[in-house]
Amino acid sequence: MLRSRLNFPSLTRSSTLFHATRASSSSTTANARPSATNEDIIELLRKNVADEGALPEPHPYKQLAFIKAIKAIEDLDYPVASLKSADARRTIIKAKIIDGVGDGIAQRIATYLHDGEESSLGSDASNSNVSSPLQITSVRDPSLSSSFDGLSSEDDAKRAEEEARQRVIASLQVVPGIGRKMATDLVNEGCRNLDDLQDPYYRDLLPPTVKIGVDYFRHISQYVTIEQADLVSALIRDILESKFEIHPAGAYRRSLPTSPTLPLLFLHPYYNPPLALPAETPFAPKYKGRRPGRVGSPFIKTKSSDTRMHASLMWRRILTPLAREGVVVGAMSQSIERAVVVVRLPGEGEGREERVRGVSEREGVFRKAELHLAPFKSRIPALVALTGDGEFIKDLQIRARSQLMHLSEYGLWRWVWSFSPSSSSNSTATTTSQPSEEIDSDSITDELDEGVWEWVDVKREDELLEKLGMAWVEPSKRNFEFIMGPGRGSKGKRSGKRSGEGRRSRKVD
DNA sequence: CCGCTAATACGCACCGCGGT
DNA sequence: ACCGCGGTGCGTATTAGCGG
Repeated sequence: MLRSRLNFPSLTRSSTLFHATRASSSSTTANARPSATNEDIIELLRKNVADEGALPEPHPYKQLAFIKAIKAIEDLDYPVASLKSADARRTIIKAKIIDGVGDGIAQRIATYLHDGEESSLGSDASNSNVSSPLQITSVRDPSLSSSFDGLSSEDDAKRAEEEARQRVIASLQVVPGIGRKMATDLVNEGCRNLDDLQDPYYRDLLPPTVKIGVDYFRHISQYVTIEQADLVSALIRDILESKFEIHPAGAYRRSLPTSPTLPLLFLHPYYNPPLALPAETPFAPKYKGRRPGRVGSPFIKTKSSDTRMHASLMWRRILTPLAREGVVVGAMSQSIERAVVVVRLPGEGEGREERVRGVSEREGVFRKAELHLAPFKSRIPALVALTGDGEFIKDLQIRARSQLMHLSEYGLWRWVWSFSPSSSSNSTATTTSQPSEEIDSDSITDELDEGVWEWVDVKREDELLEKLGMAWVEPSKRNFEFIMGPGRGSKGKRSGKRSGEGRRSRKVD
C-alpha cells in the first residue's frame, strides 16, 4: 500500500489502480451504477470465447486472450465496475490496468458498463458539458446572458471571460511540467484553478511526473539551505550501502547559503561502464563559439526503456531504498544516470516509521534534489562538472579546447594525431599539429581530422585544473557567474546570488 | 487479442537574438 | 529593459510491428 503511492514506472499499474478505485468511489457516486458484477463481465467474455470458437476459422490467440482476461478478473479483489468513469473513453483506459486486458477487451467492458446510457462509445455526450469553454464562465458568472442584453456589456463579459481564462492558464503553469499547452488543455477540460488539479478527474489527465509537481510545487519552489542539504545527505549516506560515495555538489559545495535544488553525486565502484569517446574532433565543432540552447546538465537523461531502468543501479540501489525509507517521495524525471526527485527532510529524531508516515500524510518539508550517478572512472570530472558553476565550467572547457583537449562531465581526453607529421606532404598539417597553435576551424581540411582521443586519467581535482593550466580554485570560489556581473556576462537574472563573498579575479593562471 | 520493444512524434523548458 | 520568436535538447507519449 505504501509502495502504491509512489509514481515510479514499475509501480504505475498498482498506483493507477489505487487512484482509480479511490477516484471512482469518491467522485462518481452520482452516475456509478455498479450493478454489473465481475461475474457478469466474465459471462460476457465467456460468450466472446464461444463466439470466436463458432467462427469458421477461430483465432487461437484471440480466444486465449479472452480466457486470460477471465482468469485475471476472477482473481480481482475489487469490482470491475468501480473502474467505470463518467466518460466511456476513460473507462477504457482504466480497464486496461487489469492484467491481460488490452484495447479490445477494455472496449467490450466499457461498452457493457455504459450500456443503456446515452454516452456510449463514439459519441461524446458526457464529454460535451466538460470540454465547453463556457464552463468557466458558467461557474464564475451564472447570470451571463440572461440579465443583460445590451451588446456592449456582452462584449465586456466576453472579454472578461477570456481574461479570466488566460489568468487560469497562466496560474496553472507554476506547476513544474505544466506548460502553456497542458494548461490550456486542462482549462478546456474545465479546470478552474490549482486546487482543481487535486480532483481525480483532472489528476488522471496528468502524467505521473506532473502529479508529483502538483502535489509538491509549493515545497519544491523553495530553496534548499545548507543545513537541509546536510540533513538529507547524512540520512542518505546512512541508508544506502556503504560502497556508495556520495557528494553534495552544486551551489551547496560552492558554499552558497541556499540553492534551488540539491545536486547529489553518487559513485559506486561497480558502476563503471565503458565511456564513449567525445563525439567531435577538435576541428569540427558543431557550433562556432557558444553553443545555442540551454546548457546541458550533466549525465544521461536520454530515454531508457522501463526494463533497463529497473535493472539499473540507479533504480535498484538508490531510488528504491530511498523511497522505502521515506526519503524519496517521487520522481519528476528519471533515467539510468540521473533522476530529479522530491525528497522529504527528516524531522528531528525521526525513524523510518515516522518518515514513511510523513510521506504518506504529506507532512513535513519537501525539497527538490537531483541524483546523478557517474561512472566510477569519471569521479573527478563529474565532481567538477556538478560543482559548477556554469561560467567556471565554460572557462575550463575553453581552456581544454585551446590545448587540443576535451573536457566533459565524463572525463578529460587528449587529442593525438594518427599520422606522423613528417610523412605528411601537406604543409598545413605539420604546422597545425603543434598543440600550441591557435585553432582555426575554418582553415582546417578534413584529412586533418585523423587522430584519436586519448583518455587522460586524473585522480584529484587540483590535478585536473593543473592539466588545464589553472591554479587551484576552492569550490567556494567557483562562482564565476557572479564575477562576470551585469557588465560583461549577458544574464544576471539568477536570484540566489546574494552572497557578496566569492569575489575573485577572473584571471586564475 | 495481449504485451513487449523500438522507432517516432510531440510537448515542454530554456536560451539567444532581434525588435521595441 | 522587456517581449516574442525560433532553435535545440530532453523526456514522455504514442505508434507500429511482432511473437505468443
